[in-house]
Amino acid sequence: MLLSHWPSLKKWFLLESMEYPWGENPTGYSVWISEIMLQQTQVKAVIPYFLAWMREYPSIESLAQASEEEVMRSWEGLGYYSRARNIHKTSKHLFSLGQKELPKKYDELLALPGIGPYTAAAICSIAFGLPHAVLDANVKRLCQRWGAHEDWTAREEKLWTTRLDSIIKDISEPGLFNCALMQLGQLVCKKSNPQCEICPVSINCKAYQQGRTAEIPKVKKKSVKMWDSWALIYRSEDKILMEYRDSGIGRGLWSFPRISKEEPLPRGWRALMELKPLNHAFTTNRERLYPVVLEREAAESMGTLGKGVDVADHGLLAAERGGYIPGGSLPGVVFSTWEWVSLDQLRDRAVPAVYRRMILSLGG
DNA sequence: TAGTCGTGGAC
DNA sequence: TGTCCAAGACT
Repeated sequence: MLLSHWPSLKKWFLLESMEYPWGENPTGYSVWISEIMLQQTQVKAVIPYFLAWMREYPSIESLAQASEEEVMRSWEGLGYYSRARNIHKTSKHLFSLGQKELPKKYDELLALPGIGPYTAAAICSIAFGLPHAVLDANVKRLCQRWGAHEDWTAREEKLWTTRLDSIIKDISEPGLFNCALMQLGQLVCKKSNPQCEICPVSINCKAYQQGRTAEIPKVKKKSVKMWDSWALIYRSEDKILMEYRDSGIGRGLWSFPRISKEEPLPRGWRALMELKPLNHAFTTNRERLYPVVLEREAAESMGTLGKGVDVADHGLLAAERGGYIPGGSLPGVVFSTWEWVSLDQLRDRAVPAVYRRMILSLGG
């Protein structure tokens, strides 16, 4: 049934769609990079990153030969950093096999790190013109309303994967079909206030017919955790103590050490100044960061204060306190590496966006 | 299956 | 200012 709407959908798409930098002359590589960047990220945020990336790493070969640090630095600010690590890992893997292009088969793409069902289908259809349907969040929402499915479970997922794959076999431009369906979901079949009156396929949409587009899909609320932390900016001469985490939030990037704001500031260190508090949001967590610049107390006063905590042992200190999560809500120790780094060196290190803003306000 | 993984924009 | 969220993948 949806197939019969293709001509009007295509007409709408060609008329209304936007031009994006990855839309002109798509190759396997360019579609791959753009699709990974676009995951859970807004188009507007991706455009400058995509353009810079294609200049810096125009091919699989150039990407494979870049260092992990360079790649992470290029990704800095986009978030979900495992995407960048997976892209890099995949490029090195392909390069080691002597392959200069992505494989063209869906199953082979799916086997690569960071490429799931959506991205494999997007690459196949957009770059190679192969009939694989995408089922991203936009298309899912559209299908959910189209079929008036109260719930979207593995059952509906499978039903529509099969259905769309069947439809796309009869379409001569599968990439166009996928892009049109996604954009229809994004621009018209929106989560709230869908524009059914201008929708080219609404006539056969069940939710529309039943007047239930507002209640499908159902929204479920998630509880948000919030807490306050000190971001400790230990300064010694022209260097700052940075922490490199192996796991958890910000893994694989350099950050300032942090402790709960309930905790006292480290002994033996003087709070020189506080910077403007910044919010760090991830998943359903909201951490409010209070940056404070710390300087070593004079040696003579150290004597009266006692030994104090040595910054080199900040990791140990944190471990004693049960990690960095305030209230000890998460058990276990976060494994970290520590290093004194100059502001100059920090320009080449990948740092989470909130910490980069702090570094910039320090003059870095 | 449900939690984890960032960010800046929209409202 | 607070809340929600956008072209998913992985564990």
